[in-house]
Amino acid sequence: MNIGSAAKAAGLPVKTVRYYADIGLVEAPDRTQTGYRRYDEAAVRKLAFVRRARDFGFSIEECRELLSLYEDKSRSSADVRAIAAAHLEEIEEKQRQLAALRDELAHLVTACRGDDRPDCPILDRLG
Amino acid sequence: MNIGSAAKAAGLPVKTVRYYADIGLVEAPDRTQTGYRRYDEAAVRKLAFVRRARDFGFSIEECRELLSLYEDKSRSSADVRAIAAAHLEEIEEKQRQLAALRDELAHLVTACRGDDRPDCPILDRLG
DNA sequence: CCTAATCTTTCCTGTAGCTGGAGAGTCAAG
DNA sequence: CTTGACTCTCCAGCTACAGGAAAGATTAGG
Repeated sequence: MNIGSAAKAAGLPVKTVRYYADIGLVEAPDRTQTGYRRYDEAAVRKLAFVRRARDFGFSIEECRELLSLYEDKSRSSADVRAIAAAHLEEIEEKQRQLAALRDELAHLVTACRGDDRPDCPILDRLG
Repeated sequence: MNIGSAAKAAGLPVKTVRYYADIGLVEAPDRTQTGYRRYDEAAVRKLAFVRRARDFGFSIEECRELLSLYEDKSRSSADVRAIAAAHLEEIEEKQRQLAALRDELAHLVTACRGDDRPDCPILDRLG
């Protein structure tokens, strides 16, 4: 399997697959005589795993940890849960901040008449 | 006023103030004979304006627009409102995505026993 | 007046996670 | 044999700065 097919199978851009190899996240098993990266089923599974983890907002480093746990058959589910729970905390913190932000901004947008005149509570608040 | 005092007055790191000058967002009025940037009251007000707009999550480019409206006494509040409303939309979209993400992840964390055994719904879902 | 500490300057590098492009080589089909 | 699709490496750029080096400027203390 060349990189193009592997990328398509994993649902990732070719560039990204190459990037993951560069940073040592998911490396292709070997190369052809002419230097083409070959990917096997196992590598494609890892790529897809990473893609889904990234969709969940896990960082590359978190993906690296999850991947090693994914590979390690003697892992404990507690390790995985700890990573996921920490990540969940981050998400919830970001949610709180975003909510506060939204409320204040929404308030300003509502207060602004949005007409031809220069009076604007939004700018007043910022200035 | 040297850059240090201006930065402190505006509540920004010196590095950031210099960066804003580099990208032409808020430039210092002039330089001393020895090359020190001088900041006056007006420049400091602009810096503080940008800081607050950044706190609201406006991008640098949005800040640039807001700043020119802030400076423009013949502006219409509709222009400002349009930028803010667009930004509000972005924030709300991000909120929706984050909420969906959180729910799914929270579900997985709840489903995971988190014990010594390798069975883990989180990895099952990702793999 | 000298010195040490603090401030400021420019320039270069790095961050996260890729994305785009140039230029060159490879492969499969017709 | 040619054409088009694929792949390679390397380099640059994106956001919004932060860190640090080396050198000059300024200020306070003695």
